[in-house]
Amino acid sequence: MEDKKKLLLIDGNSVAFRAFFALHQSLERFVNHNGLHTNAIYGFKTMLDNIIENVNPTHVLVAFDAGKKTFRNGKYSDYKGGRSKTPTELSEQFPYVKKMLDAYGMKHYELQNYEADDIIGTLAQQGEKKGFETTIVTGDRDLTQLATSQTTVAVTQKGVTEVENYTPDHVEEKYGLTPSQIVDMKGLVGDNSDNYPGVAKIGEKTAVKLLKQFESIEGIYANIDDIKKSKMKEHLIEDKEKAFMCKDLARIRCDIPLEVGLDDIAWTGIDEKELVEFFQEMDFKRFLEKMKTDSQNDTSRKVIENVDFIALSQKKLDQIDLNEDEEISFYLEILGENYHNAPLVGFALNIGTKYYVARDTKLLKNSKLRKFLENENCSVDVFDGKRTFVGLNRLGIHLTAVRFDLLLVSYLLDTSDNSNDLGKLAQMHNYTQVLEDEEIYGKGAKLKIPEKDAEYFGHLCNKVRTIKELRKSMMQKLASNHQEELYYNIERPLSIVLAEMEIDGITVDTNRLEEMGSEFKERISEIKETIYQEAGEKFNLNSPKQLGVILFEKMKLPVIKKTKTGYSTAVSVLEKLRGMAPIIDNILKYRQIAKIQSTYIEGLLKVTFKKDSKVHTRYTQTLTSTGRLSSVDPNLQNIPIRLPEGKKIRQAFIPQKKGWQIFSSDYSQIELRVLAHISHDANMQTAFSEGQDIHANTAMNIFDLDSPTDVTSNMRRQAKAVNFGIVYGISDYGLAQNIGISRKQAKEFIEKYFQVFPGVKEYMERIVESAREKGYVETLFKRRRYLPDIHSSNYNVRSFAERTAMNTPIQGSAADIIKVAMINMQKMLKEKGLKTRMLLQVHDELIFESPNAEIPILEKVVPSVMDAAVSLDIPLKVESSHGITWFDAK
DNA sequence: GTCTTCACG
DNA sequence: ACGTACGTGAAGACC
Repeated sequence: MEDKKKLLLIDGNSVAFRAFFALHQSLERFVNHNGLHTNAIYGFKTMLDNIIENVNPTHVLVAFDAGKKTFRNGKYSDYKGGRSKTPTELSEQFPYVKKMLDAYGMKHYELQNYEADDIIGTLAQQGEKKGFETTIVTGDRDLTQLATSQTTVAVTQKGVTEVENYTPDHVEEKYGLTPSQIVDMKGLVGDNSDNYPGVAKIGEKTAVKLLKQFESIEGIYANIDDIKKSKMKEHLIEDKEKAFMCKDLARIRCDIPLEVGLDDIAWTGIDEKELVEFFQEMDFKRFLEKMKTDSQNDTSRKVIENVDFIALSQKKLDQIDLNEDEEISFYLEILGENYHNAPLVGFALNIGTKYYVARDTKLLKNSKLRKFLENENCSVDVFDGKRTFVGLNRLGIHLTAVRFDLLLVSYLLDTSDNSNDLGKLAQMHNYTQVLEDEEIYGKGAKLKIPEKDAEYFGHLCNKVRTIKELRKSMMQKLASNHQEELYYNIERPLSIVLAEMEIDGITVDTNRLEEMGSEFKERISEIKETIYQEAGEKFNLNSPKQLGVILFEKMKLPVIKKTKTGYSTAVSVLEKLRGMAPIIDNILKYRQIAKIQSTYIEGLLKVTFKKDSKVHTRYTQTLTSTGRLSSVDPNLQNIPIRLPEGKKIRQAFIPQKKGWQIFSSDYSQIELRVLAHISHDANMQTAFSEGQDIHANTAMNIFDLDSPTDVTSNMRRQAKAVNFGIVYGISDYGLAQNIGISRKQAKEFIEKYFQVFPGVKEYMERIVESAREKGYVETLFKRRRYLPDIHSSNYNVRSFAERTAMNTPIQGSAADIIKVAMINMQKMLKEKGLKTRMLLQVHDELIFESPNAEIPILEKVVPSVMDAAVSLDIPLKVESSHGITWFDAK
């Protein structure tokens, strides 16, 4: 028996709207890696799956509204007037909804001058004649007028998966009317959301009563004399024209000229490959997993096909013949984040069409393999060159000619894609033939290498294959972004420089740290005792929650600020409470010292390597969205300096040998100089070119002073804050908060600033505009940051993106510049054969250890190399210092 | 794991 | 009317 033909008609706009608002509270959780919101797409997808399962259609069409104006506007110009604009978070999703429908193999259609409703009505009518069983899916109850014995209208409920099915019986039940009377009711009642009025003072109840009696609007007016005198009758007479017009507006057209017919919309089924790609683009991980498990259950297909590989052993290695080849892909597996000490547990490499793999990394020392890694004529493609370099270095192997570094390139293409899992990144670049490490190795305490060779080796080879397969397309993207120079001349060489710095490490005087530790320990217990006495009880001082209770409930101090979870006890709050109770000062002191003790003394001791008494930080090169580095295990970029107690920690950072010193050079005001350069502000450039004190200069300008001698220290402090604010993408609120002035005053400062530095103002406007146009901002060296939020309808979200647009080119260009300086510096040290080692980078500062004899050389060379890193409209300025510890290099 | 706080540029 | 300075990492509490 032939199956019944089933037609599914979907009101695309209305379902997308419903889906969007149903998932509106989780809007920000549904964002893909490109910043696209995906909640409506997600909801739409859920609805589709649901309806496919329930209806099992043979023919499908999704209808969309074509534009704002339709023939209805010709009849009534205010039709759908006054509607608020569709949020951009939704409108940006429509093209992707359509893309998804393509992957589902479903036709979608829109027609100028008509609404989706009319397309649906017309096709439903055609289906009726041809004996289709039709389902219409919509969020709009108006479509219930189309219900017949053959056509059901499924109206989405709260969410999008639950629907209410309107058959003629159900319409009757719900409204007391037949489907065809729905338009009469709308004519009488009007429609707020479509903005047409109906008859004054007639609501649903009255309308139903009238229609029960007179059938239709025509019937009502034909028998208007039978209605007894009443206000209602007056309104009916008064609004007669409106009633007919509104009915006409409400009536869905079932005979419009369509370019598609039922034959064109036969459903051919889902294109799985296309859908997988689409879900990857959307980051719909769960759907992908579901598809994967579904297809695994369906044994006919597997998502990942493993390659054939040769498992290496010493013996095997002796037997096989490896030809010299000019390019290989290589992956070294290190089990754990910290590649300085985590176990080296395996490797895989691809040469030509062959894959080799082993658990024993010592095999790499064999000259047959070693020659690939250490030969400068053999290019090696890797994932995370720095990690690989350090790992190989532990085997005594010197990785020489990295060509493609997947991790690094991926980061440059989009600095917000900052995962460091190969599987995850591969997915983002639409390559699916490799799993995430977590799926193979597990995580946390359960982290371990699979015992089965097939599984483990397969995974390692898949990684190598991924590197091999993704190289071309990613390098092409890099080229089309004009980022090749950034990659070849900056990031790739930098990764090696960083590796060398990490491997060198910096020596820690653990005795000094322990000494300070016991001093601080005593002070901490003294202060603790005092606080407990002042509070009248013991409590956990480290708990903001418990402290809050003591301060704001027991001691009844005024609440300045609240956090999500309770009272804020942050420094800014405590400072306002100062003087109200002696306990406050003690708490502040306690906090200060406890921080030093736990983070910098105990924390640092924990990560100091016993064998060399050094800390080997890891610089994260692919994390920050601006291009800066970050430093972990330990973080050496936030060692205390501002307060004297904390600064002492720096006494524990010492050179590796007696007779050596710590040497430090930093860029002075590099971010403001970068701003002066990219904004071309004449006033600001002059200040720098003439070597003026920039903060004092700003003070003179915004306070209208004639002479530098008129600048008080307070004015300079405030001007400095304004300068910082400018760099951050200023707001009056933020500035006011920072220097404790009124918002109004802050606003005046900013206005005055822009008046005297008009170039800066223009830059700020220009960069935001450009971010809106292009969707991203760039640094001097074409590092790119995408800012999709710049189009957000949410003020806060949008404002944040705007500030980011202003800040990123400044912060990021400064980061570019010091990176260039580091590469040149390392090169210089090697060329000159100096013993000096470059050890640390702290954003605008480079720190070296150096034999005493080389200090005079560094004093000349380092500033000149840093100066020359880039040529700006204005000079850069570098200041240097040195001493026997980091503390003394001031 | 998330939140709060605080260290740095 | 809204409600925020830009970029990070680590520790401890709490769930």
